[in-house]
Amino acid sequence: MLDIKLIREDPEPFRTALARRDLAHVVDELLEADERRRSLTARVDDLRAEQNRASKAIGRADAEEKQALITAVGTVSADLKTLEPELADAEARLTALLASTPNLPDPSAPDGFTDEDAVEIRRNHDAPPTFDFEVRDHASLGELLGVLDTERGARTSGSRFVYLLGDIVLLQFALMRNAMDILVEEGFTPMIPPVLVREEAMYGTGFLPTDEAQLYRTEEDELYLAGTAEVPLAAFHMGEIIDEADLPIRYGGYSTCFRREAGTYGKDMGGMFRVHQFDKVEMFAFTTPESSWDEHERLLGVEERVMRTLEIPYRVVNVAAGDLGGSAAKKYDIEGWLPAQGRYRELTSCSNTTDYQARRLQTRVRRTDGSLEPLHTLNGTATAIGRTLIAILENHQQADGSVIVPEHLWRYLPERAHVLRPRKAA
RNA sequence: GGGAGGAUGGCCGAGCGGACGAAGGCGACGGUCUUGAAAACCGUUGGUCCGGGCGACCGGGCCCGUGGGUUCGAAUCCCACUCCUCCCGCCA
Repeated sequence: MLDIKLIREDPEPFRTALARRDLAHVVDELLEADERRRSLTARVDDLRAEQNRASKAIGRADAEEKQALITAVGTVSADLKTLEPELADAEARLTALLASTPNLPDPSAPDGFTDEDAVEIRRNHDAPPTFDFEVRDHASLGELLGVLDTERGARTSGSRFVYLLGDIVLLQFALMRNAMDILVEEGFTPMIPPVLVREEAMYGTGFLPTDEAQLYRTEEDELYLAGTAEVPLAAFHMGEIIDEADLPIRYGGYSTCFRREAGTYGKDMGGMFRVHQFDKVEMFAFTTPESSWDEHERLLGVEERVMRTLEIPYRVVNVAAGDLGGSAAKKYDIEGWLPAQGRYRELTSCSNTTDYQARRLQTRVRRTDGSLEPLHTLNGTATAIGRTLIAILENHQQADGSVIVPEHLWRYLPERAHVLRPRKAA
């Protein structure tokens, strides 16, 4: 949620910033709705003030004066009855407009509207690794190793659902534990949040009203299935006031994530690159406004630390302004090299949502001088299980189809599972 | 599934038609005392919207879960809804 007062005072920066999302025109719509609300507010407030003065006088008046005074205030009450609905309507319109307006992209987010426009920041390797045999993609590796069953997943639940079975399940737990251990070391409080959430939590994090089509909803109880732990982690402090001295607050949340993936028909079919359900360890941070940009770099650093333990070649990209999610002012993606696809694909992402979510969630910081303001929130992926498994399978595959699990994870695995081996000879 | 309570400021909690933005307590902040701290005592301490001023501020509106209603006037009365807690039943 943007601050309408700031827009009113100086709309130009908002126009410029929203133009990068191709939404410069909403600034004028917002100003118009705000103007209507303010002029109605002024009229209604004056009438109410008059009514209040009259009521006080009536309370003090003698019995015989009373009736005359009550009659006199009648026109004021009547005017209010017609104007109040108009004001309510004007307020609702402004609120709806604000709710569907995304955050301002930060100047350091590059121009552009698609993932092609993202700007590479760095890589952790010189060149993508080469193989002296023909690489298999993760789906055929999964089948060969007997650890991935998409056919039965489809039979049980439909396309984009998978069964994981055998040692890859232990590998998943190892990945989760690895991510969580690193987060605890970095000062995050581990959390297992609810994954079914109320509408307010979805609204507060900015997924509603705009991303409704991507959300699963339960029919009977009007709860939404969270597409990321970001939602319940952000909502943890919904409506709260947090002392400046308690910031930053950092949570590491483990949850299953549910995504409808509407409109992606035909994209990334097969395997488990894009599935409706996957597990993830997510970072979430609450900070003061002035320290969120440092925190953003810090979260990215934690993501890279996790990535290094997995020995996956990756690059960091700065996502284009027009390609950002609605809440984000800036987003870094870590893209892992997938040898079978011959390109980098998103494994994690890390956003600074500045005060956008905090204003919606009404999570504020009490400054040391006693003042209140929305704080800043950030989120980032520590490990998204499905895609990380893919990157491990593809990057650590051997000529015979076996996969050597990164050594750092061995501590979490029985020796047998340090190497995943084909069930039959390749 | 059945039943009973409840929702008030940063927190706890009183108030059940005009004197209530709201007692009291806790917390926080400032002060007295003290070598320092604690204790004690004194004082200060809500949010939000609109307008005015460069500004410490000033004027007004709204806010006692949400929405409606009654009334000249509602935290208080009426209706609907939401949420929370407890008890019984069932169940992991």
